[in-house]
Amino acid sequence: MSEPTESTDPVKLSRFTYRQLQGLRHGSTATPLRVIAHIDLDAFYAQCEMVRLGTPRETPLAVRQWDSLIAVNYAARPFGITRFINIAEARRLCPDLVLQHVATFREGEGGRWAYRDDSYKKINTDKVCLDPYRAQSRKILQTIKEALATWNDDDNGDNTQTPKQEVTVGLEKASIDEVFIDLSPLVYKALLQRYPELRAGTQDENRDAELPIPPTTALQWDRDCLIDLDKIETEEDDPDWDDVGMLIGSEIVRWVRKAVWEKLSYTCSAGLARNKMIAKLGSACNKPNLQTVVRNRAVQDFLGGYKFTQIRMLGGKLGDHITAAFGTEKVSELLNVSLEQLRTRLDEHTASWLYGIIRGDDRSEVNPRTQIKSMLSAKSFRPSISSIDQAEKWLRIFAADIYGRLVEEGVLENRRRPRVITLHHRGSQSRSRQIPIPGSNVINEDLLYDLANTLLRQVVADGQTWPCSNLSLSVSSFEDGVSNNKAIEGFLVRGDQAKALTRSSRPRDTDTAQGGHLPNDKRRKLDSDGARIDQFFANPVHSEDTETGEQGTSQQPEMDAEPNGIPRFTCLRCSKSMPEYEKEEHDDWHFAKDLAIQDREEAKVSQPTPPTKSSTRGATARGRGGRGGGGRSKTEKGQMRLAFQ
DNA sequence: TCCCACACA
DNA sequence: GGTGTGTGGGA
Repeated sequence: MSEPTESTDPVKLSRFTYRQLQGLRHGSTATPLRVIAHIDLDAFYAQCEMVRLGTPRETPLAVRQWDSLIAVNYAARPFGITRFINIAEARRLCPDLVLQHVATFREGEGGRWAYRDDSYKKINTDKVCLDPYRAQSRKILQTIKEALATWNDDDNGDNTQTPKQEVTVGLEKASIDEVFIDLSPLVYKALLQRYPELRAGTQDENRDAELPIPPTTALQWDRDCLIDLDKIETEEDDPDWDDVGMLIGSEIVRWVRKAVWEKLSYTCSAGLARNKMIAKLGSACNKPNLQTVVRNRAVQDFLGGYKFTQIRMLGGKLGDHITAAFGTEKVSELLNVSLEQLRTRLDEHTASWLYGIIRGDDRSEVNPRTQIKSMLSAKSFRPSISSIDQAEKWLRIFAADIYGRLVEEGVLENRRRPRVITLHHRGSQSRSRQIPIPGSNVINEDLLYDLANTLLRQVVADGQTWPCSNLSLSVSSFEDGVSNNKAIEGFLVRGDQAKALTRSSRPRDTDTAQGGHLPNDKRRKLDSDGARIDQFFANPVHSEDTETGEQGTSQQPEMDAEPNGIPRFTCLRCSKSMPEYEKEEHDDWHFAKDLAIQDREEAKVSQPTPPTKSSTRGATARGRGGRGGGGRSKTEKGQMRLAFQ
């Protein structure tokens, strides 16, 4: 499956095939029709404070941390305020600047954080608290999910049976203020609703046939910022399905941004493109509060204008190394370097990854991740501290901080708990120590403190402890609690039956089990449960790839009828029973599923994964071995899907 | 498993 | 720069 070729048919056809269209449906990362969005909150911490304080948007505001700025809103930027100037400089540049210090914990006040007028003076007894921003981040994520679930909701087209958006959308929380969304399944659905001509011709023998050309000759891009087409392209050319898909994606993102603004008063910027790398570059192009579309026909010129050090993963040492090796930072110049030449200075893996990435080829998955994997509480000391006593005071605060966040995460209800606690120490050298958190104990603040203290003694015993310039405590290796495992097992009873079902028709009760009438707080927790169940499904044992192996079990192909007389059909491959009118769509789903698996296999061959640190010569050490250890095998990349109702 | 380096916001 | 997150390698 190489680049789509121009048709020589006298009847004008699309550059794209039915196979590529179907690829949209279940996460093929190879299809050129894929639509990925990157959404980025504008000056996030500053907006949080503006919302909290009710500050008008035109008022310049910056978030302060000790004597530095950590966020500057857009109203303050014309004054020359940046994150790299100090408070005095900021006041000089903009006397009316609202300077809000971050919330802090304070020595002797336990886990209670607060916004305090004097925290900037208390760098020696206060510790920064980012909880308010985490809380806002969660609300925004929830709003985004809800908006995605309701987009196009009342537009059922010809299918009156699906009142809700039962489409699975991959949503990756990339940081506290950024998400990636794989809009492909939603776009697919909308394409079929709006262009009935796409519904035909999905039979197996036709899948490499070209699609018909879209019926429109000019797309209405509304208020989107469009990246200019490559020089060899022209706007006079009729749009193809990739352009139409982007336009639909753009509608969805506008809907999502509108919801975030109307419900929570946050503005965000977004990028839309064929993959994560380009979408991310795109979202930064027009800030604040705008969305940018990078069409496939615009990618080459768009990327050519960048330094490759601005591309994800190339911002650090690897980027520096490449710059030194080839004497340029420009993508446009690196394009002239052949793969063979890249290989002379980079290991095989990195070379082929780089070769693809600067040509816009990024097949990385939108990896549905909402669960926290670790929690860290840290403090830098200026000046350094030099005694156990001082260190212990900070351990108290760290323990209180982390405990509070664990409660949010559900330790009290035994939903999740960390298994490991780690103390990092930076003095003349940098060192860290970790120990297991005993599973027998109930986790509370004192337990965390005692464990931290044990670690501190170990670090001190190692010597060279003082002076210490940085200390941090973290918990990690979260495991699901007993009560939650029950929930999973309960689900799996149904899940086993449902395993091979289309994800667009999951059993009702698994959806409604997450309830719609709970307070926000509870509801969020339950949502995480849903995500975890899906991660369980992502376990190789239950993965798509093994699914097709089940065809041999219990098949009774037949049409039967329900009491109400609507004829029913039972699928040969997965035993699902459904109304007969859903048969075609269901067959189509299996077809798409097979294609997705096939695509993934192809992608594994053709798309190098991102480079790793010391990819010394053919290492690839971990290749196959990981399965045996520790029960929790790593989920296959890209098989996790977050379904939300 | 433990510890470290790296990348990013 | 400070405070968090996440990933992966090597011993």
